[in-house]
Order: sequence, then C-alpha cells, then structure tokens
Amino acid sequence: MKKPQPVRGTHDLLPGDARAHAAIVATAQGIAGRHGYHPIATPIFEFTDVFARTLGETSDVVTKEMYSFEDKGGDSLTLRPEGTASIARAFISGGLQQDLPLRFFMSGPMFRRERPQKGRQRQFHQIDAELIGVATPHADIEVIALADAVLDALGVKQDVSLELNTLGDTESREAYRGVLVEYLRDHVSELSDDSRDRLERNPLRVLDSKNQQDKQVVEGAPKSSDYLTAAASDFFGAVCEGLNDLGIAYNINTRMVRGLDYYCHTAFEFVTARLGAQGTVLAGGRYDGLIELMGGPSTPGIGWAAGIERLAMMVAAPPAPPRPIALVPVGGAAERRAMVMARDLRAAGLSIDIAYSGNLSRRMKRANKVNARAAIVFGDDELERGGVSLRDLDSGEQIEIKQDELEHRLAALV
RNA sequence: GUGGCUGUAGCUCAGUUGGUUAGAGCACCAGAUUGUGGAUCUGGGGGCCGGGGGUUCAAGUCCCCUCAGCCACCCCA
Repeated sequence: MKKPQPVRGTHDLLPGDARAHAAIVATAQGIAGRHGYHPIATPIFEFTDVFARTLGETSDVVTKEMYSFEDKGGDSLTLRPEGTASIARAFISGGLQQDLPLRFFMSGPMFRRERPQKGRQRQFHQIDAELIGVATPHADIEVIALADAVLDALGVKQDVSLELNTLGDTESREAYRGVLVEYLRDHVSELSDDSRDRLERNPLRVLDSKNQQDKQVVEGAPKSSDYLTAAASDFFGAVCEGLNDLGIAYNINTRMVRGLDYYCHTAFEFVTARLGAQGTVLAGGRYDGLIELMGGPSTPGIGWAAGIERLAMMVAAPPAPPRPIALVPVGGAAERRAMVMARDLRAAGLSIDIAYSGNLSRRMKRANKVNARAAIVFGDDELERGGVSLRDLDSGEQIEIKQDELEHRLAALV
C-alpha cells in the first residue's frame, strides 16, 4: 500500500514541533495576560460573508485563497483565513459593546490556499491580540508594546525590526489614493504587468513592489505623508512619541501598506531577514471601521497576528520535555506493583516512565533513552524488605531506600 | 496562479558513459551481558529508487506526464 501523504500545504506537528508550538503559545499567552489580554476562541469556520465583505472584495485572500464550501443547508461557509474578522463578529454576536474596552488573545489554525513555501503553509497557526474600544493612540502604543514584549520573551527580538506607517483616516486615504492613481496612470508604460494589475485592484500595493522598474516609478510618486489630514498626522505623531518613550525602535516606512481593506491609521510589521521571502513575522494595524462595516456599533479596534511556524523557525531550541523517573520492575509481582507505584508518584506530581517489556538490561536502556533522571529498580528481594533501589542515572550511584522515602527522595532529585 | 531546482532506507547522503542481487553513516531491533543504562563488538530487520507511462536486450540513471518539497514572483503571518 502506498504511503499516505498529508494534504498539500498541511503538515503534522510531530512531538518536537508540537512542543515548540505549545511553548510559543504559552509564552505569548503569559505576556498577553499580564497586559490584560485574555483568551477567546472563535469557530474555525464562519459564514463566507464574514471574510468576503471585510477583507476586501478584490483582495487576493478573498478572490483566490479562501477555502469556501457549501454547507448541506445551502449556506456558504469558509475556513477562517485570519482571526480579526472572526473576533469582530464574535464581539457583535456576543453583544459585548457594554464591556469596552476589551482585550483578546487567540491562537489557532488559519487556512489560505496559497502555493506552499517554507514559512507558508495552507494550514498555518497564528497567535492574535486585539484591543477593541480605544480610539486614542494609547491603544496603538499598548498593542505594539505587547508585540514587542512577546517577541522579546521568545528571544527573537534581536532578529526583527519594526516597520511603521500610517494609512491615515478615510479622508487622508481618499485624497492620497486619488493623486497616487493619477501619478501611476501617467507612468503606466513604465510599470510591470503585476503593477498594472495592482493599479486597477489595489493601487497602494504598487508602492511595495519588489520589481526594479516599479521601484524607480515609486521613487517619484507622491508621498502619503503629504496628504494626511492634520488629525491623522497628529495621531501618528502621538503613536511615534509613545514608542519613543518606551524605547521601542522603529523605521517609518511610507511604502508599507496593508493587504486587507479594513485597516486605517497605524500599520506595523515586525520583519526579519532570517526567513527568506517570508520576512513578516508579526503584523497588524488599526481597524476603526471594521465593526461598523459588519453591522455592529461604530467601535474602534487595533490588533496584530503572528505566524507560529515562522516564530518557531526563529526560536533557538525547543524546550526539552521534563525528565521522567523510570520504574524498572523485575519479575511479575514487581510489575504489578509498579503500576500502583506509578499512579501514586504521578499523583504526587512526578513524571513516570515504565517499560512494559524486556529484561532488566533492556529496561535500563529504555530509561536512558527517555533521558530519565533516575531509575527505581525493584524485584522480590527489595519488595520483601519494603524497599527499592534508587539509581541516579547521571552519577551512576545506587542506594537502597524504604518505599515510603521515595516521594521525598525523588522530589529532591528533580 | 507563473518561473526554476530537487525527490534513493526513519534521518543525512553515495550510486561511474544506462549493465549482475541498490550501498554507507546515524537511528531501530537482537545477542555478547537471565538483577543494572551510556561505550564497544557481532548479527538482524528495513527500499514498488515519489507515482505513472515511454525509449532500450537492459532504467535509480535517458525522455514525457503527474505528485510533493524547496527557491523566487504573486500574496501574506
């Protein structure tokens, strides 16, 4: 029979990877908790509208990357491609507007049907933080500071840099978009095919094209910062000052734009050079219009998401599993006794490994293989005396102790 | 979706201009050691050479298709 394969772009988290992922989530959740961001979990699929209407009808995510299907009841459902729209929907569905401001932490799988590469799978995992209900720059500063703290706690801060930009308010965006499109149309013959397409669908995207020709055109393009309203400009200034106060370094990158329609004002990305073309490790921004767009009360929001697979590739070493204590019974009576002993020691908080087969030598080898801290060896001799042999597997020292001393002795070892 | 590179044991890889029964290291299993692990030695199990088709007396090797991974683009976390 042919070896079964996972679906393209998906992969199993085998124990080493699973541990690394869990550790990243646990670290992030701990930091988020200190900032007042507490867990929320939304369904993995939603009505297609939740994403189609909010991410932008022309965005790549909506037009070609969503896993959408018709439910047996006739509804169009979609596996979530990102978390923010789901959380906004949950906020509205749950009638949470009276509890503002709200801070949420979420983690879980997301789905986008892209061509797989390293750091880019069709099912991938994100951690996500959202702050809903704070309209002032405090929110932007807090959310970025949280991101910074999480990356620091994961030990990857020295490998990333923060790119910062403002998309302005609606008025600023409309004004800038107008002059940009006008400029680009004048230079359309110099643009790449991709950018001509972008010009129709999402003109701001031309700004961060990697094509050399496009870059030259962009050099001479009008700058978004010149078209900000006074209010939008002041808002961004306050965000920058707040980051300065916290000593968080950033580069203002006026060519950085967002792929999803609902963003406004502050946009930010933590990027790295260590992951090839998938340089974005954590990204987010403000989405003041999103909740109203979805039919909820006009409510500001800001948040970010980070790819766990990408973080995992940067985190130095996955944490080692705890070292167990190995039980090594000799003989049938001892084997039966081992099950009871294991339950009691586990109940006392110890990690216990038992090999169910093999002679003493084999079981000792297994103890070594699972990196046990110590082995408890016992057969008829010891049991008659009410004792066990306790062998320190690091030093090789072995002593016989009373069974009722075990818990105490082992606690001192691990 | 576009272009390119690569698929040989669980892992990392050899495999000559096409030529007997496809190899190594590590890992795994067992024995040397029937109450003592790591080291050593000995032996063993493991491969539709990614899959399918073609050329040939003969294909791991050449050609085509396909699947998957990787790299870049696109896009994005």
